[in-house]
Amino acid sequence: MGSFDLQKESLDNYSLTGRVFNRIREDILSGKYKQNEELKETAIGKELGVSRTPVREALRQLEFEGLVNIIPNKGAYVTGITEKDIKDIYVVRSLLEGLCARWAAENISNEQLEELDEIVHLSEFYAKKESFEHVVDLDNKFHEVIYTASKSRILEDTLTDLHHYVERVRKVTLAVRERAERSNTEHKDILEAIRSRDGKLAEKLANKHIMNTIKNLSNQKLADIIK
Amino acid sequence: MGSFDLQKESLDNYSLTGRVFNRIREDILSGKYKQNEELKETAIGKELGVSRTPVREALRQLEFEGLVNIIPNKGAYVTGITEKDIKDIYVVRSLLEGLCARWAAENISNEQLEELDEIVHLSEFYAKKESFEHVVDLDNKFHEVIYTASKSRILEDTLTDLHHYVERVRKVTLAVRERAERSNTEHKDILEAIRSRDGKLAEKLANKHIMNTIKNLSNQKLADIIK
DNA sequence: ACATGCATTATTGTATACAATTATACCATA
DNA sequence: TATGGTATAATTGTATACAATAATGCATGT
Repeated sequence: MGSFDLQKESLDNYSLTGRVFNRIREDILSGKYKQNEELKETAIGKELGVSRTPVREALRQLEFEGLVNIIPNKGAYVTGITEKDIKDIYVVRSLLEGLCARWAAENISNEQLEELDEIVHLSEFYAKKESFEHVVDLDNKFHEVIYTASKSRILEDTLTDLHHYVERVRKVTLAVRERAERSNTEHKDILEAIRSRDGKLAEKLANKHIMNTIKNLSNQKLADIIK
Repeated sequence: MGSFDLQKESLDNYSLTGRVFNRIREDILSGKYKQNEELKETAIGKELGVSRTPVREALRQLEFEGLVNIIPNKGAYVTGITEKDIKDIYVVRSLLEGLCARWAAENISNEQLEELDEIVHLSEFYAKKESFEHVVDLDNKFHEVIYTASKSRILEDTLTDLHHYVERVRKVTLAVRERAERSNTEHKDILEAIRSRDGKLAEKLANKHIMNTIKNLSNQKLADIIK
């Protein structure tokens, strides 16, 4: 317990609950906690050097993120994601990212366009260097900027949720150089459609972009991610 | 927004936190708490006869539902729903209810088809009697059955969230006899498309059905709901 | 009158204590 | 051995105590 004292970790998230939330979330997504594993408040609290209160609050929030399943008076369990769940998420995301790109084309600011430019260029660079953590990070950023640019809180929130949910998957899909580069080309196309304010095209391209991601993923790899 | 409310049951009746959650949620949706109003833990706890703990947990969860905005060390504030939010939700729902109807056409069981039959007939009856609480209730049920019939947990959870979000709106839209009857006709059409396993048609009809609801709503009424 | 600093108060953040519930282990009995 | 029951322990649920932070009010100086 002494080795990982949360109080001394990065101070970017100020409240303990927030830090505990991020930590548990990471541990689920990274696979440290397996599917259906029970998350006990005292154990986690002890490990992180905090009391049960922030752990409880974090678990309640994770339930709403869908990563944890709480059974009253029994416990909190890591929610399983099935292969079908992942495929469904990609179909839903495909529709919504399309809508989002369309709205972004209508509402994006010049600063945001520049931001996207930078992301795309950086991503190209890192993909060539096969520095895939950076690529994943930039992929996240690309989509997040578009979410914001859509100027729709509702759509942004919904998409952010779904996006988080498949973080595990994206780490794997983008860790192949060809896919990383292909993905970046698609990003570029979407960006250009948005820049030229062509909402319909942006929507179509975003639709395809998301579906390509999942198509690219073999069933074998999918199964590996799940279990 | 807290997306996948996997264990709605856990929030319903069993725990104090769940009841407090529902209560505050109701009070926000009913307009008892106004936009940007501060929700103080002690005050609410005193009013409901519970300690701060369940109130805190409920507020944290409401933040994930998007109804409350928590500023660390400051307080919890009611996040208003804007007119634009509502319109956006209907656009998003239109897309997703369409997808849902399509999947339902592929996966629905005979029992569920019968259930929908019953709902539609009952709803016709109550609309004529102008018993609009029943109509709203049956409208909810109709959509929920289709959500379940889609056999997609992801889609069901996402839609359920959005559905909850506009509860206020649906109460008003369906309280006009013509709209209630028209809505029911549309339900019937969707049901028949699903029954005949015509996914494409079901999708198109569901798309239109949702958009009709919002089109039918005057800006004046919308503004009234918000404030 | 206005701004500033300090003490006071209110409110949230975290830890702990106690109650309720559920899981476990052990013994008695057939 | 298998079954059932009861005591015990483990775990969650709720309340409360204490700490940290933010808001308020008042006195003071300019």
